[in-house]
Amino acid sequence: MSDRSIEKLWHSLAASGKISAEDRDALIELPFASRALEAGAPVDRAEDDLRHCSILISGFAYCGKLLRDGSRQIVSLHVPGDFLGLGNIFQPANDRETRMMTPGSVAVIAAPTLKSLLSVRPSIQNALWRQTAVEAAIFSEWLAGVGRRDAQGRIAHLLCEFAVRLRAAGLAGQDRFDLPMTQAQLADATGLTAVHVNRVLHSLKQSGLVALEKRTITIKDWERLVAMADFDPGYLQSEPMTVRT
Amino acid sequence: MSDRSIEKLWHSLAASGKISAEDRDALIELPFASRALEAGAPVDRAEDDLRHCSILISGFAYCGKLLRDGSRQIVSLHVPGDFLGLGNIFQPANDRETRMMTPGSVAVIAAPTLKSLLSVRPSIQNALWRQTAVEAAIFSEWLAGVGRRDAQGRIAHLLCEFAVRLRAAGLAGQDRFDLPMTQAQLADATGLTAVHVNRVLHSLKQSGLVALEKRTITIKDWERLVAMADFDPGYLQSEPMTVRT
DNA sequence: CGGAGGCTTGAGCCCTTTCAATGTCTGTGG
DNA sequence: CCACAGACATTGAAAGGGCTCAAGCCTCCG
Repeated sequence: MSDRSIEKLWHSLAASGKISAEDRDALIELPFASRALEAGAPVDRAEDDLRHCSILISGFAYCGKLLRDGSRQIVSLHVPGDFLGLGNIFQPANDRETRMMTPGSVAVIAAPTLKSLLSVRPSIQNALWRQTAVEAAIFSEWLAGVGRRDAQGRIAHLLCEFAVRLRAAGLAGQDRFDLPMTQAQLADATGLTAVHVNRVLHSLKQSGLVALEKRTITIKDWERLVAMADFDPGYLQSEPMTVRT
Repeated sequence: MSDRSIEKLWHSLAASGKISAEDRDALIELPFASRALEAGAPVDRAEDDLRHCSILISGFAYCGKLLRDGSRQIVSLHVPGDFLGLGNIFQPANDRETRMMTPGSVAVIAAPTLKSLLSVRPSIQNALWRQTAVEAAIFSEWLAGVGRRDAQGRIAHLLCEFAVRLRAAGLAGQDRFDLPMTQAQLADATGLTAVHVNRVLHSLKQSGLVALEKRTITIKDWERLVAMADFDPGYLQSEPMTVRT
C-alpha cells in the first residue's frame, strides 16, 4: 500500500489509540491490494473463499442490510480512513452489502493476514476494537433515531452526524459539505421513503435550517438543526486508551 | 468473584474465543464487587469518578438511550454472562441508562483495572472485542428491524432473538420462556407504543404463532414466526478466532 | 382495602406511505 | 446540435399503520 493512501488510515487509527511507529510500519508492510471502484460498486465481493477487510482510501461507502421483502436498511456510512467489513473477521454476513456511494478506492486485505498481525500487535487490535466500539455507538444512536425520532429529526440528525464526521476527516468546511448520496439512499438510511425524504428536505430548507444546491448542503442554522435532531456529537469520538506498547 | 458466579461469564467468553486457563485465572483474580440489584435498579451508577464495567451474573438487564423529549429507546437486552457497559471503557455516555429488568446480581469492576488486565492478556481483549462486535451486529439487526419491518415483524423478531439467546445461555427450553419485560419496555425496544405492542401481541396469539400466559411465551409455530420476522440467527454467534496465547 | 403499576380496549387522528405522473439533469450517439 | 435514455428529484392525492387520548380492568402488595 502506498504511503500516500495509508495516511488517512493512519490518521484515523492514531486518533483512536496509541500506536507506535513499529505498529505503523507493520501495518504498512501488509500485502494490501488497491482497488479503484465506481459509484455503486460492491466493495466486498467474495469471489474467493477468503474473507476480506478493506480500508476506504477515497470516496464514500455505505453498508446496508437486505431484507427478504426486497427493502434495504443502510446501517452505516463510511468516510475515507474507515475500515470496511471489520465484522467479517468474526462473522460472515451474507445479507449485508457494502457499496460505494461515490467513485473511490479501497485497500483490500485478506482477513487471515490481518488476524495474524493483530495477534502480534495488541495495540493495533486495540485500535480496531475501538473502531468497532465507535461503530456500535453510532448504530445505537441511529437505532434511537429511527425508533424514536420523527422524519425531520432523523434527517436533521444524519446531516449533523455527517457534517461532524466529514470535518473530523478534514473533508468539509465549517458548515458546507457535499452529501454524496441520493434521496433514495437517504431514505434507506433513515427508515423513510424517498418521497418523504424529499419533502422533509424541502421543509428543512423552507424553515431556513439548511440550503440545498444539488447535493451540496449548507447548514444555515446549526443551533436549530441540532435542537431538532437532538444531536450530541459525543458518541462519535472515543478518547485514546493507554495500552502497553 | 465467586467461582460460582463466574461460570456464566466464563462460558460466554469461552464461546467467543480461545482463552487459556491462565487467562481464566487472571480474570477470576480481579477485584470484583458483587452487587444484588432489584428490578428497575440502575446498573451503572457512577457515584465515583471511575468508570465501571459489570458482568451480569443473574437476572436480565437492558440498556437504553434517553432522548431529550423524554422518550426512550432500548438498544440492547442482556442475559446472564453478558458484559454490561463495555462501551464505558472507551466513552462516557451520559444519555444511556442500564437497568435491571428483573432482580439479579452483577459483578462490578473498575474500568482501569480491567484495562490493565487487557494490556497483559491480548486474548481476553480479543474476546471482549468479539463481544463488542456481536453487540454491534445485534444493533444493526435491530436497526434494520425498526427501520424497515412493520410492528408484527419487529415483535416477532424480538421474540425469536430472545428465545435463541436464552437457549444459548441455557436458560430456556425449546420454545417456551419467560419474557422478563413489560409491554412498555417491549415498546421502547421496538420503537412502538405500549398500546400497539399489546395489540400486536394479541394478533400474534390469535394467529396461533405464540401463546401468552402472563409473561411466559410459548412459540407455537416457530416456522411462521421466523418467516414473519425474517429472522436469521446467524448474527448472534461469532466463530472463535485463533489468537496466540 | 386502597393504591400503583401494568394490561386491555375503543375511537379518531396524523404522519408517513403508496401510487402515479411530471420535471430536471447528464451523458451519449447520431 | 438535437434527440434520447436513464437516473434522480419533485409534486399531488389518497390510503393506512401506528399513535394519541381516554377509560376501564386486573393483580399484586402493603
